[in-house]
Amino acid sequence: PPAEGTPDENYSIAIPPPNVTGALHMGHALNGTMQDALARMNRMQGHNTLWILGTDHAGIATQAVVERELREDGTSRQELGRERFVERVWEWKQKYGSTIVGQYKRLGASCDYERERFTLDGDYVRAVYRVFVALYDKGYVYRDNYIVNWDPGTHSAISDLEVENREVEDTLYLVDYPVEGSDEVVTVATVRPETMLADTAVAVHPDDDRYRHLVGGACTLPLVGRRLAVIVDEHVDPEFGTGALKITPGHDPNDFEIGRAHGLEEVTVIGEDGRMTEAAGERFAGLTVAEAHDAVVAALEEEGRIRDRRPYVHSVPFSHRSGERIEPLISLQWFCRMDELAAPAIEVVERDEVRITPAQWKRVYLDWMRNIRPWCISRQLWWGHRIPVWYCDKCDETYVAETPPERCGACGGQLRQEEDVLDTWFSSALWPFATLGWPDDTPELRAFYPTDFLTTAREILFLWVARMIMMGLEFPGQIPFRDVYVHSVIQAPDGRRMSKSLGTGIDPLDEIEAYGADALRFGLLAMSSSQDVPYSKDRVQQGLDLANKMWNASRLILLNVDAGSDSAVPAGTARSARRSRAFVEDRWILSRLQRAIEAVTADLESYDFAHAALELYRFFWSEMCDWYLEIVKPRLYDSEPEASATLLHMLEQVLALAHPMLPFVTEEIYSYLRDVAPERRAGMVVVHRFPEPHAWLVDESAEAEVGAAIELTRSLRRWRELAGVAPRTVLAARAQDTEPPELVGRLARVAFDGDAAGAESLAQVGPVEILASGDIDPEQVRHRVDERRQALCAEVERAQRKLDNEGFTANAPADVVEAEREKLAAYRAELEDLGEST
RNA sequence: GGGCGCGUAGCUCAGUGGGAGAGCGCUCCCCUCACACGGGAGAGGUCGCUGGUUCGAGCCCAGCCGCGCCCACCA
Repeated sequence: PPAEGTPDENYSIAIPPPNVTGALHMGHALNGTMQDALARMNRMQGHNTLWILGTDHAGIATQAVVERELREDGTSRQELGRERFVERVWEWKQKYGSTIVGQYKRLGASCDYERERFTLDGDYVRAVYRVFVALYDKGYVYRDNYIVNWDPGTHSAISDLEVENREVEDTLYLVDYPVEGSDEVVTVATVRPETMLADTAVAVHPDDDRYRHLVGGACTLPLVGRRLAVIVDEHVDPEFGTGALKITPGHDPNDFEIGRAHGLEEVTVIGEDGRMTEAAGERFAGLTVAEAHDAVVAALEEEGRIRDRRPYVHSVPFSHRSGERIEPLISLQWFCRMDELAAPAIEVVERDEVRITPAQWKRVYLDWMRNIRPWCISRQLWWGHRIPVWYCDKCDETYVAETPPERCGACGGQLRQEEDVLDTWFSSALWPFATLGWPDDTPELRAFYPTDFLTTAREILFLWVARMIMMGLEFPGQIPFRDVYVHSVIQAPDGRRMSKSLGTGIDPLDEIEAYGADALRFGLLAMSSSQDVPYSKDRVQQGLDLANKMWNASRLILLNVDAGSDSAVPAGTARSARRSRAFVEDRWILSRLQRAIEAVTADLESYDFAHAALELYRFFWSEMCDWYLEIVKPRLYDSEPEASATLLHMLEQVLALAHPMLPFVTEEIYSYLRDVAPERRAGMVVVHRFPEPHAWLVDESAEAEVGAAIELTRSLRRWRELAGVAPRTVLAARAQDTEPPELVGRLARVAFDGDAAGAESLAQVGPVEILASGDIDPEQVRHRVDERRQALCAEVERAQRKLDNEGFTANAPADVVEAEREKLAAYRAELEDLGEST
């Protein structure tokens, strides 16, 4: 699309960039379908529409894939060295990185494929560096020794959000620490005895009388002999264990906080390689954590320090990336302070400038943002945005800049760039504006930022969405999008998570192969909801059925229509069209169409995709096909011009209405429709005007009249079943007062012929009197009618009781009472009718 | 520990105060000239449980039972 107009007039979506390593999964398929439905609708509504496409370099994931390849080749990234490794990843990216883009095409996603973005493109890197430097200059970004979630699997620090807590069965050891200068011991509880080697204090609660006499004194750390001060701290829970807490600032996040508060020494006994360090002492240095665990227990056992051991279930952090148990370590990392960035991002959501749907996620977002903590943004990886910080070889000088000077300004020394790269989410946070050319003031940015819509899985609400809002406000200075829609998670059919490792995944491409892209799209929209839903092949089948039905209905219309009448009769949307239409069924279906257009549009605009899909299905199948097409057939076969004109108009409107959800079949059918009258229908549906409901085509009296005919037809069919009359048998009947429409006779297979004047009357169905004829068993009819009469009596009694209740008549709204009276009257009328037949 | 959500027909789900709906499945009938990926007619729910509010509750309130998710530093 041209970069013209304003963001208010235009419509834009930035796709949640899939990982370059990724293949399309159900989440993408659902997410992509929703975005595409909105993009297509808005495009058809005449908005200049941009759907930005691109991929994410996905630091850890991509590095892992290439490292696996290297391992298969018998080498490693270390052997290759950084530069060649990064080259190798780029090669991999060029070769496989766009797989998923092709898969989006198969889904029918109408993205801007001409402008595919990548988070490591030159311009994008420039944006990332600009942001990092700016945040550093503001003092938000800093480097510090701090306890981080160390992932031994990826050999990198990871952020709090990439940690997943799991319930684990462990052993809780109660260990005696001798009190200095007495025979007493203090017993502490731990599930990780190996970390005791790094203990630097013992803490108790300030109000705990049991330990009051020890406060200010010290214990001796078994195996090590270090002197541990006994301190008080509010964080200690006197109820847990013995009420005495060993403090290990180097290997426990809580203890770290306590340690910093009390100025305790920070001892590190576990290294980044997951092995015990020199500081663990000769006996343990070099052991793995697991080995050290056993060795420490054995040693304590030997000294008689273990008082007790108990089975203990607790939650333990694991890496979301590698699946390995997180090792909390003190490490020199880059952090970003979030409080200042969060404040305006809280406000825009509070004020609904960024709307979050469904609404309950607004509070979840706000709660998290109000308690936001510093973000560890450095990663010990090679694939990613290498942090734009340079250190001097010779002096302490540090340069934080988009481009560094040649040499150190202070001493002329060589500069060496920071080894770490940025958390992938740091760059993703800039996605909605970096893809539009920021930091330059580009036409694209002016035309399409802020974007309109973002759909996301709730698991990345904090990881990504919140950060985009913060960065959008901080840098371009505007919200990144107006609406955030948190979609449901499609689970495996059995309700478990869809996952590769569980073998529960269903590949959307297989489903497209089996059912077609339109069917999958329809199915996903129809099954989506605000809550998680199991994947349902039945819904996808329903989509296939709908596409098939459209195809067949179109065949009926296009093969029988009189093309000339298309232009001879006023189009359906013309104001004159309603008056000029002689047939009530035409006015009826046009009227029903207006309501369907209104409903589908409103559903899509409020992101109620399931209802949009199901309403389209209902209208097209039940009203258009089951009733209108059946009603209009004889006129169609007779080449009656208004039938043709109405059908062509209906088809055109329905195709346009359905197109955002079912792009392929509608485009295909439209190409045939276009051939019927090329002078009136140029182009493709994708750029067709999206249908708008017209008040002047809503015709209540036509709706009432055809509605009554439909009801009568159904009543007659029901009576036929009741009486056990074969479907092909034409019932003899007489219309009592009013002349029923020809169409009721045809649809219900009833012949209103005067010849039957002398025949016995069998039943009264509405205004129609059914007459005896040779094919009907009167005994069976009587029996079934008796049953119906009993049911009606019960209804009459119920309604009567309700209306006799003064509480009801006095307090219920008048129209409700009136409706009840009408119902009662209807039951009585039917009962009376039945009475005549026996 | 806190928060959010869910429990409605055999299955998957709609339904936020006036006599329970859809799709699939099931039963019966029909290959009627667009479609058997079809058409017609049906059966099938004490709306998790217990109280409460109301003339009236699937819907509002309280409590309970069961399930799921998110957040959280009790070793």
